[in-house]
Amino acid sequence: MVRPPLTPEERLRGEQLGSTLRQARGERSIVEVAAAAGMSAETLRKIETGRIATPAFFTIAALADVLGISLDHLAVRSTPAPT
Amino acid sequence: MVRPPLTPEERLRGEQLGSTLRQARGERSIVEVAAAAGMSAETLRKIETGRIATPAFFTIAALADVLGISLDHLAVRSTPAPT
DNA sequence: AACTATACCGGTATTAGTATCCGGGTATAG
DNA sequence: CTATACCCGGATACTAATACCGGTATAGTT
Repeated sequence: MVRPPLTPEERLRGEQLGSTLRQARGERSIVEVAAAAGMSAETLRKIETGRIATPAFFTIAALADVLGISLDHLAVRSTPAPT
Repeated sequence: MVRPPLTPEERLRGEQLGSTLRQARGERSIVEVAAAAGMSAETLRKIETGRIATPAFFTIAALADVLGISLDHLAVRSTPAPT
């Protein structure tokens, strides 16, 4: 194994992240937010549903900027099991 | 083209990010910080040198946690186009 | 000189992120 | 009934992220 597959914990973490992002989107449509963040609507949907479990840093940074939320806040909210 | 290659701007952004991370690492060794962040030393080195231009969000989050820096700070510092 | 620790680089292997295309479902307006 | 606008999911294509390996270089120690 050179690059190990994503663990169930990592997938859970991705779902948490997506859930928080969807909540932050609120009333706005996926297409609008995706366009504002410079990404395709399909990609944003996959991130929100957790099907993209480990998205790129700058992708999340652009989303956080559009949604007006903090990256640190996002990271904390996505950390599942501290101990 | 399904997934377009990284643009020169994206590569520059990655170099900025890596430079900031390296500066934050200070005296500590790559292997130590990489181990603390739960990643391989090779990956951390590539991130710091900019050869990994768009690292995963949680990878950077773990690094920022170990280094004691803010993700928002990192994102701002890596945004090149001020105008 | 030999050893150790650190960092850089190139290659290889595997999985994952991202984009485009396709069809389906629901709801609302006309 | 049609048209529009969302959201959802799968399939495909291509590139990138990550890990492991071996080689190289430099500096410090004994």
